Amino acid sequence: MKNITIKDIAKISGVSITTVSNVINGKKEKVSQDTLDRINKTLKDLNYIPNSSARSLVQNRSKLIGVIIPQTEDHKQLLLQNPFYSEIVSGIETKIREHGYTMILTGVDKNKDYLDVFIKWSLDGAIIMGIYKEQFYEELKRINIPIVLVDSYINDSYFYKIGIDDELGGYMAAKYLISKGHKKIALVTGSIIKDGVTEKRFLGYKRALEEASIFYNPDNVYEESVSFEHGYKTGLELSERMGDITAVFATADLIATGVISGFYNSGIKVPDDVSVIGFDDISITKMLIPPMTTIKQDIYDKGQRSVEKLIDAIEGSGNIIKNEELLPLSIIERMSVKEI
Amino acid sequence: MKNITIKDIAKISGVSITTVSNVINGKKEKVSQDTLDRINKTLKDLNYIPNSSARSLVQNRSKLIGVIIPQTEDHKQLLLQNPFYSEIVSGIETKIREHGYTMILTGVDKNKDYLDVFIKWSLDGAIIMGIYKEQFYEELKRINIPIVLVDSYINDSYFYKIGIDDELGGYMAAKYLISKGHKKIALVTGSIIKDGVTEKRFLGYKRALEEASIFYNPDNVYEESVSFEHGYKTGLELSERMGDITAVFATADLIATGVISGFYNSGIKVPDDVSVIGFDDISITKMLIPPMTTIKQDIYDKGQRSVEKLIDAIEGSGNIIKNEELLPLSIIERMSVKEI
DNA sequence: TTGTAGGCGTTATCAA
DNA sequence: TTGATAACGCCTACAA
Repeated sequence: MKNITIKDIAKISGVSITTVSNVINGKKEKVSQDTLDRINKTLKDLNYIPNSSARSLVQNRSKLIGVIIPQTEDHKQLLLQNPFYSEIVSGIETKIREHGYTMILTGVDKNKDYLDVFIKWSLDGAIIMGIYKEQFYEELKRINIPIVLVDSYINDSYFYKIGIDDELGGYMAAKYLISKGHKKIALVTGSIIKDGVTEKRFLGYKRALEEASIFYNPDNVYEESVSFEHGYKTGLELSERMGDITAVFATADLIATGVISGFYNSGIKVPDDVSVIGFDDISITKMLIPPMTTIKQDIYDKGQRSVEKLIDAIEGSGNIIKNEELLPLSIIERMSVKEI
Repeated sequence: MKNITIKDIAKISGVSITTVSNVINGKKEKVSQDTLDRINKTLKDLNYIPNSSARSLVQNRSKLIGVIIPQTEDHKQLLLQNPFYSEIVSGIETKIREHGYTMILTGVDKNKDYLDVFIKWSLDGAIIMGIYKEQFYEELKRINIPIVLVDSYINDSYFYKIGIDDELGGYMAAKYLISKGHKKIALVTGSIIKDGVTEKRFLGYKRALEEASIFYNPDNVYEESVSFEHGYKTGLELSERMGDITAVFATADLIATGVISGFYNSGIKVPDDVSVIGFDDISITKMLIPPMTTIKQDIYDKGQRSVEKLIDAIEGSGNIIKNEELLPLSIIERMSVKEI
C-alpha cells in the first residue's frame, strides 16, 4: 500500500501542494475558509500522515529525542534491568510523547562512534544518563543540540543538568542511622569515581560521621558495583563481622536488597540483628520483607523534568537557566532500621 | 555546525557524488581502487555520517524498528516499571542495535491514532506487546510491514508471534503445588480476558486441578490487575481464610510478591503457613526473602528472539516460518513453597 | 570507471 | 488567496 502524500491531497482537493502544506501547518490566515474546509475533509478522509523524513530533511529538525542509558560492563546489555533506569525512562517517554516528540532509546556501543545516531537522525535533543569519559563531552558539544545530563557532575555550562544533592543524601542516610544510635556503620557502594554520584554519597557519609565524631574506618567500606550481587556478597562477608558493625548504608537500593539477602542467608536478621538503609526508593523497596528504609528521590519525576527542560531548550523560549536543577530528597522510614 | 554531506565528500575528493554514493554503499566493483582509497580517506577525515532521513526518503526503508509496550490503565505511564517489560525491552534493544537498527520505544495514546508513528517514520518493522482490541490488528495489517506480536493469541497468519505455552505454565505451577501435597489452591491473577495470556494460565490451573480430581472453587479466584497492589490486598484478604487454602498460585511474579507482603503484614509466614508460586521469573524473585519459587520463562531471550524473527522478515531471507514460536518454560524451585 | 539528472515528500520563497 | 519552483541529502537509472 503506497502511502498517501501531500500531492494526493492536493490533486483530490483540486489545489496546489503549497496550499495543502499551509493548512497542514496551521497557517490558516493564508487560506480561505472554503478551501480550508475542503482540504481538511480530504485530509480526514484519506487519513493523511506527513512523512517525517521529508519534513526532517527540509526543516533540519526531527521531533526526535535521543535517550541514552548505560550498559552493563561488558557493554552488551542495557541497564534497563536496573529499576532505577526503567522508572526514569518511563517518566521520560511519557513526557516526550505528551509533547508530540518521539523517543529513540539506545545504549552506546563501546567502539563505535556513539554520536552516529545523533547526526543520522538529526535529533532535536538528547537526554544522557550515566557517566562517560571526558572526551565524550567534548564530542557531544560539537553536535550542537540541547543536551540534558542526568546525575552528572561535569562542570560545563553548555549542558543542562538534572540531579539531586547526592552528598546531602549520603549525609542524610548516615545521620539517620546515627540518630538511631548506630556508630559502627558499613558503607556498601558501587565504584567510587571522582565526581561521580557515588563519590558524593560517600562524602556525605563521611561528613555525617565526622560531625558525630565517629572515627572513619576504611575497612568498613565495601566498594564494587551497583548490583544485587555485590550487595549479596557483602552481606555474606559482613555476617562474619557482626561485632564490628551494627548498620549498613548501601548507596543504592539494588545493593541494599542484596545486602539484606546476604544477611538473611547467613542467619542474620534485618533489622533485629543489623540495620540497613538504602538509596533511591526504587519501586521494589516497598515490596521487600521487611520494607526498606531509604533515601527517596522521585525518579519518575526526574525523568519528566529532564524532558521539560530539554524541550524548553529545543523550542527556545530561551528563558531557561542552564546549569543544575536539584530535585528534593527525603527519607522514607520503613522497617529495615532499628533504634539501638 | 553544518553537517557534512555527500556533496562535500565529492568535492573534496574531486569526484562526483555518484561515485561517493557507490563507495558508501559498498559497491566496490564500480569504483577503481584508486578513487576508492581517496574517497575513503576523506570519509574518515571528515567523519561523514549519512543522513538517515534522506536515505529513508529515497529508499523507503528507515532502519528504524518500533517497539510498543502497554501503558497503565489511565494510559499515562509506560508499563516499563513492570520488570517484565524492562527486561524484555532490554533484550530487544541490544539485539536491534547489534543489527544496525535503531529502536523507537513508545506507548500508545488512547485516542490518538496509534499507527501514526509507523507511517511517519516509515518503520521497517515493529514489535508489539500486550493486548489490544481486535480492530487494532486490522489496522496494523494495512500498514504492511513485518510485525512481531509478543504473547498474543490472535489467530492471524499475517503476524509473526513469539510467546510461551501459558496454559502449560499454569498447569505446571498448579501441578507442582499439588505434588507438594496442596489441594486448596487460590489463584491470584490479572483480569481474565478471552484468549489472553492470563486466561491460558488460568485454564492450565484448572486442568491441573481436574486431573487431580480437585474440585474447582471459583471463590478461590482473585481476579483484578497485574500489580503488586492487587497481590497485596489479596494477601490481606486471604489471611482471613487460612483454613480454606494452603497455597497460592499468582499468575505473575509481581502479583505474587504482593501476596507475600500481604500475608506478611497479617502475620502469616511464607512458606511456613502458606505456600506461594509465581510466574515469569522476573529478576526480583531471587531478591525476595524467601526467594520465590516460580515458573521461569527467559524474558531477555524472548526479546532477542523477537528481534531476530523481525529482522529475518525485514531482510527477507524469506525462509521464516510464520506463526507461533514457543519458548521453553521451566520451574525454578526456591523457597516459597513447602511440602505438606 | 565515472558523471548527469530525476525523484523521494516536504517546506519555503517569491511571484501571480 | 493561491501556485510554481527550488531546495533538503541521498540513491539510481542511464549516459558518457
